[in-house]
Amino acid sequence: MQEAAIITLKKHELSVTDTRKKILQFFLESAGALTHADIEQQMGEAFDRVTIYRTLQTFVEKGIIHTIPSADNAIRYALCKDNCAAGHHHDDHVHFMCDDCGTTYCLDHVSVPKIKLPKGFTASQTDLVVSGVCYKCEA
Amino acid sequence: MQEAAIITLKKHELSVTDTRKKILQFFLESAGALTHADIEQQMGEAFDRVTIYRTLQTFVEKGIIHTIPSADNAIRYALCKDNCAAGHHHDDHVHFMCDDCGTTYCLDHVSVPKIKLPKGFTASQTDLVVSGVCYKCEA
DNA sequence: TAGCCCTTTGCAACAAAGTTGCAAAGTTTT
DNA sequence: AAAACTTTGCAACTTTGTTGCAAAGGGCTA
Repeated sequence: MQEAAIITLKKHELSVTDTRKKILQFFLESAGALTHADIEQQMGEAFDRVTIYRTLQTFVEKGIIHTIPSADNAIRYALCKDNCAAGHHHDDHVHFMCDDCGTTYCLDHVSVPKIKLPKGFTASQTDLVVSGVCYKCEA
Repeated sequence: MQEAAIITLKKHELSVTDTRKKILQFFLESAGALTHADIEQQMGEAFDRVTIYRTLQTFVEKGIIHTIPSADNAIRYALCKDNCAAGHHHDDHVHFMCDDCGTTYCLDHVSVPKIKLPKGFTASQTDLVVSGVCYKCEA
């Protein structure tokens, strides 16, 4: 059976390379979101830093992963659901960051409420990040 | 009449220095949120980069400004309302980032809805950032 | 307002994060 | 299997953020 990573890459019209397979695989195996640093550490010396930057960029462009905003200056990436096409992200779910263990979850079943904006403002995207304690760290 | 900046600094138990006055003044005059880079550019050669970092850090700790999460790796800072005490931020309002002009607004009158989380998750803070087109850039 | 004490600033040096151009290696297509 | 194209790794560089320390500045008291 073909690996899931390969299928995903082909579906998004990307050539299948070692770097892309490994990085995508890492996302598939991780519960939460990953930062560039997470990936760099995990991969060890396997890949060049630059390659990781470029791979993540490509994945975002092609709609394989999406970014999660945060206030700590570390961009987090997480796998998109299937309805994300290239250039058109539809990640209208809530994200949760655990203050304790640092894991970032995509709460796929918690959707973002519609926000009523003041006159003149038009929304194109809404990002909602909740932080607190996750089910694993709960005392 | 005393400048507003000086009053604010004193209220937050900070000694009044030139750097702090100028940076706070810049916040008071700006409609939206500012990044470190904005301030560095605006201030020109006037202050050392390090001083700006430290001043922003101090302001956040003392509850004068708060950070706004974003996905583009540039922390934004905005003035807190009066009910933010040192170490206790109460910025439960929505933020809006204009895709066009880049301005970040604090929508003080739009409050963040309560989110129902899955079992085991406990929220301590909720950040909601809407992006789109602001009233100034509306065609 | 002079002098003491404590805080803040600027400098220098460093560490980390991100970018760019280009030649070599790898993929895809025919 | 070779041509055409894409991706990777390297090197060099820019930007962003951090730390320690001596000098300068602010606040308080007499």
